[in-house]
Amino acid sequence: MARYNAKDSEQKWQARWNAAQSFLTPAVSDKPKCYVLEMFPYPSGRIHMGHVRNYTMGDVIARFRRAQGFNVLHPMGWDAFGLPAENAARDNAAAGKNAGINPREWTYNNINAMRSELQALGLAIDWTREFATCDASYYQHQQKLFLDFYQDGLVYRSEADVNWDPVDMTVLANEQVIDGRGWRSGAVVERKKLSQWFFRITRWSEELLNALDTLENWPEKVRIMQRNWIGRSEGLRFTFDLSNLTKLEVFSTRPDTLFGASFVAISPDHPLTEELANNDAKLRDFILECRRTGTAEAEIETAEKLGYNTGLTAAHPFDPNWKLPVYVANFVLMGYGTGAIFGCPGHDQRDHDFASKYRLPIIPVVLPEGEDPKMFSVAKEPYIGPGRIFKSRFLDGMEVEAAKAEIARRLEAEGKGQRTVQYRLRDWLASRQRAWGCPIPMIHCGRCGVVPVPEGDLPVRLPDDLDFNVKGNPLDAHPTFSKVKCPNCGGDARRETDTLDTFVDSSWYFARFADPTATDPVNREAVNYWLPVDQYIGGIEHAILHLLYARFFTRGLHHTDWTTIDEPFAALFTQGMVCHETYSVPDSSAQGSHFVEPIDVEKREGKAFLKGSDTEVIVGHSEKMSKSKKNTVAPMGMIDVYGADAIRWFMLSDSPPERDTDWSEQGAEGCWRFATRIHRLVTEAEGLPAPGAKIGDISDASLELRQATHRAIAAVTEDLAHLRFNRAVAQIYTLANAIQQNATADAAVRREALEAIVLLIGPMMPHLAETCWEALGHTAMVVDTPWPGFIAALTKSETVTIGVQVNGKRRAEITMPVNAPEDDVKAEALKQEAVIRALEGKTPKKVIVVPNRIVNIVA
RNA sequence: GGCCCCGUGGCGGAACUGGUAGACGCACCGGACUUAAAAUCCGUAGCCCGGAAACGGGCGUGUCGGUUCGAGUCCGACCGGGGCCA
Repeated sequence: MARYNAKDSEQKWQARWNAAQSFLTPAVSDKPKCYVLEMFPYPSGRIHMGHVRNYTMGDVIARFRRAQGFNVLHPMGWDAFGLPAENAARDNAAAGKNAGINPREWTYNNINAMRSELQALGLAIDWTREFATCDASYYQHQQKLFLDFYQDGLVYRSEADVNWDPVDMTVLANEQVIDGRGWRSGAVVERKKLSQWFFRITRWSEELLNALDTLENWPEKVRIMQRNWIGRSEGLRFTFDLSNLTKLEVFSTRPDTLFGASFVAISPDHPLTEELANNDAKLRDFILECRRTGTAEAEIETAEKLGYNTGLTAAHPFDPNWKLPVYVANFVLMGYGTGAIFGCPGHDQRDHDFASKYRLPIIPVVLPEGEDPKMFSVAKEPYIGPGRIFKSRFLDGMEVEAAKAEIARRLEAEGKGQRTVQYRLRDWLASRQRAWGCPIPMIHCGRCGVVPVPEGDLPVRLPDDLDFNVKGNPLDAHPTFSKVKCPNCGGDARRETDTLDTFVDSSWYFARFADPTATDPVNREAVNYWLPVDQYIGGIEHAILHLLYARFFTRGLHHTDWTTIDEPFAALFTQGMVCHETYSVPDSSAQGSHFVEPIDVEKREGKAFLKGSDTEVIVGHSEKMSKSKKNTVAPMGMIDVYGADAIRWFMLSDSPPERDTDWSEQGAEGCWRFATRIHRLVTEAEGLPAPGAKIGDISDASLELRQATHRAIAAVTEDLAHLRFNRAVAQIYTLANAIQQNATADAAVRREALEAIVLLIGPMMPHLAETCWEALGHTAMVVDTPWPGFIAALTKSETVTIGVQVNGKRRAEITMPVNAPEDDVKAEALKQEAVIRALEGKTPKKVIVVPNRIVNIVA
């Protein structure tokens, strides 16, 4: 028999599925629906192993659910706007190369290349639904949604602090600022106020937080991350009277520590700061110094605490004679609360740092249980935990929570304060000074102000003839794009040249897949049928932003009457990364070595060398595959060698899917061997009856194989339903071993086992399964064959092996009928030679029998 | 600093609600087939001690303690690794 030829087989079945339109999702169906979606890829040019892992998992679920009789939607598209395309165009322009390579061409070329790579994996995808977010036929609907959201007040324009790169003349995202410099230009980034477009995500802070509790099929980790990100805190706003006769409103989540206050601090961006700075050059310098640190919270937090004493004082709300100094402090954020705080160094880390530095009093006012009020000190460390309030007049003796309530009650009664709920979540700054993104459909008119583009004029198309050899946004430099008449007054006006953050594109693509041909943004009927996504799969790196934005956007769609649901993803699975060893060779460079690719490395005698040379290679830790570490392995090369099925199988084996996995060629080799082994088991089986043969009276060997078969079906079904691919793989290996060890079983039983194993591998190694299914004499394809059922009675055995312990140590094991009477089990256990030896003549005090599991003899 | 997750053979990992730790795979080793190799098949294998062997004994899931007849699993403290937030 010829060895399994993966290449021929994979091409053959891909063509057959294609011809039969096997994965086309019907518009209507009476089957239950199942929407399986993996996060769509950015078209970078080539697929990588991370894609293979992600899309294989989704494919297994899609094929499995399909076989189980679900109407499955499993689409694919492209997250196609974004910087890399623009950078490629810019690099080409700078190199004087082909100015014609624009982002569009670059992107669609990449899409074409990646589509055929994904297709080589044999994914069960309905390709008729494919779209790219840079298709005008997609982004025109996004523009319509933007206008709907604007109408609804979910979109607004406001001034914001941004990271401004003065060389590239563009706004940078926080993660694009490295050590205070633009990642591309290397210029020192400035904080600048610019008018920007925002989504009002904070309208639903509370809903987005509360609904997390309903997302039971999301990883707890992701829900916690979102909860922290939204950052709800309850606190009190109240006012201090200042020595300059004005009032200052502060926000605090710990008003119970008010009698431990030793200073008041305001943000460098606080209006009062600005006012004071008018007559204070030193303060102006201080503000500039503060602005040099970035806008990210983490940066501000880790930066050294700096303060500037304004000379003003604030009167304590409960003691007009108690004056607190007022500082401008770099760690107070204008965007949080009121931009002003009171500092209680005894019970807050930042306040403690600050007070220590500026030698302000540090007074404890919360006493932990069991501490002596006379001895308790917070001079070295603030105390954050629970306790009773002391040294605080009317609060003395209260628990923290009670004291918070009491302070709030008193200040509210005096009209000086108000309880408020505060969120860390900020509105979503969505405008980008970039050319390769969805144009924001707005017009600026000198007379009418901001005017939406009339719906009839959509889409606002990106021009093809952009010049990337300019600084800043090429849309600004374009000769005609921004020149437009005001839809309102007909006068000359300027088109908005900012484009939307690409996170907007991915915030509703899953809804568009329900009917990508819809003339509206979404087809309401289709979207209400298909959504929510039943299983969403992607990387943990999107745990916060993408998933939060998508949740917001879905609420927006509901609010603007496009859907009736609020949560887009009923179940979420976050898969781990694909890692690989790194290889480096010492050299005379500043780093002392350079990375080399796995393909240039060979291993002999337990060491690694550059291929075909005696140059030894240093083998480093396994790390996430990345171009910079040169530890990537190209999937297509591996598919060439081992076939798509073996690579898919490898991605599912061994490591639990949520954990990182290591790529190894030996592992892939093993998977390929297993593929050929299955093929051999099927094609070399002799004397099999025709398909559909009945199983009559059978021998013991046959019973053993039947049981193995039905146990495997039960276990794999259960494991796949819970995305435990690695366990399903192990079950299938076990069945393969059983088939091999019971080659003398009755032919009909062997057929049953072989058919089962072929159907079970169907979702994971679909091409091999088809080849084997055909070899077994079937005319229908596996993709059209229902998932196998199992006979529950055959998954159970008649006898069970029970361990026997003496004083908790295993001494023997006995084989008993299932559910044997306790006395029989006890008697059998006590008869064991090893048990008698271990008892050393002592009489058992107690014998614990756990049915079918264990006997423990206590002596 | 806070919150969360993880720690099991040479390696990836199994072990359902506390009940025979190490399934399954990778690598290694021994054997069969072969002129030979590849491929394939069969087999051993946590560690230590005793024994020629059959076998017997001890130790063992990061460390230390606790709960329990019984702990990889539950509780506490610590050590190490990772993630998120600061």
